[in-house]
Amino acid sequence: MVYTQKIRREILVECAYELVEREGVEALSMRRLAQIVDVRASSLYHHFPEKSALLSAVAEQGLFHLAAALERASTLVSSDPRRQIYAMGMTYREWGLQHSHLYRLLFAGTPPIEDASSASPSATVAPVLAATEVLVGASQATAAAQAIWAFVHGFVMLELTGHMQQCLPVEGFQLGLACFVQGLGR
Amino acid sequence: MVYTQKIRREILVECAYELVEREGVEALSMRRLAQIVDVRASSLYHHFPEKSALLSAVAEQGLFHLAAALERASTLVSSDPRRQIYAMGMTYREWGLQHSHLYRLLFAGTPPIEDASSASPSATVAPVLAATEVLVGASQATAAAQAIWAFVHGFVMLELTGHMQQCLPVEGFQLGLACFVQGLGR
DNA sequence: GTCTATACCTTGATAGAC
DNA sequence: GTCTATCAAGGTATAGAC
Repeated sequence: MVYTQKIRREILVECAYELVEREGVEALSMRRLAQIVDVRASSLYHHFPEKSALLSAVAEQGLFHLAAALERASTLVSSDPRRQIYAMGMTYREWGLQHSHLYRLLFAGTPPIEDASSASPSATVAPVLAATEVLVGASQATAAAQAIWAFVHGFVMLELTGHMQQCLPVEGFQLGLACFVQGLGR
Repeated sequence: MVYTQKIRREILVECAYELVEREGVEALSMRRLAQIVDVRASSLYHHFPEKSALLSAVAEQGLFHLAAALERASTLVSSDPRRQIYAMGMTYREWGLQHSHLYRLLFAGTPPIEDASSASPSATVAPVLAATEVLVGASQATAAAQAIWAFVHGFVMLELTGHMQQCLPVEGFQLGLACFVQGLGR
């Protein structure tokens, strides 16, 4: 056989990941990615049925990294759930701001596939759920985790979309986080 | 002159608004809109320099309606800032869920133009800011409003993107709102 | 099985005629 | 102001070379 394999799926995802992180989703076209790995655009369809599948793969990678960062932040501090929540919140925001293009992709548009296999959106919140369970008990743990996630996510999104130019956003972030940490502990 | 005026800017915005609300942003193409108002696509560019300008106009309309709903909710209840915040939070979420396509447009991508003229994102939070000012004082009012806005916005976004299938989201929403209303009152 | 060549269709946008 | 014509990108399907 003459046509040996020039590209592998993982390579494609990796290149797409870097491109999105650097220049944003709009910059990622099938032709552009193909050019980077030196093949024709149509060849990509032998590895991904459609563009959205590629984007999903990229998003999954991003979720994996984000979840890892949260895990790390949670285990670094003491086992006090309040400190853990605070640490995870700060880390979450940092990650989102530093990987702005990627973060937007993670939560823009794509309905979560909830694939049981690897990184899923709910896996991202798992460490938060663990902390809230200790703090407020199993019955309210999910609701508490949802609330905290919503706050942190919303804050990052508003910052990324430029809706928080006024004063220092950090203050509002820490204030909100404090409200949860205190308010949830009865 | 042969070609008389067939369309007005406001009509275009109105039609685009309805189309977005019904079928989402993806459904709005210049050709599609042109067809609706019975004109050629290129003619639209005499009313909007580019598509994004049209989308901005639509978003501005949406912000205006959302802000009006919040104002209404705030004045309907007593002058207790806690009740006002709670009422506005519930109303905000309702509006977002009911106008999902529109809501996504409001906060997706577009950097806010902060036009001093009419409806701007900060005008949306104005009634919230008024309530927090009474509750926590002027020095912390902005931070508190930011935090509340972030929570509500984040919650709606997570619901709209399908990241909250598990159990009843309402519980988490009310729990979070309660945290703020109580936590901010010292 | 993998990649190339090619073509189709939709879309945003522009130029110039009336 | 609106028209026609036209362009450049981009997603995608298909046929075929090796």
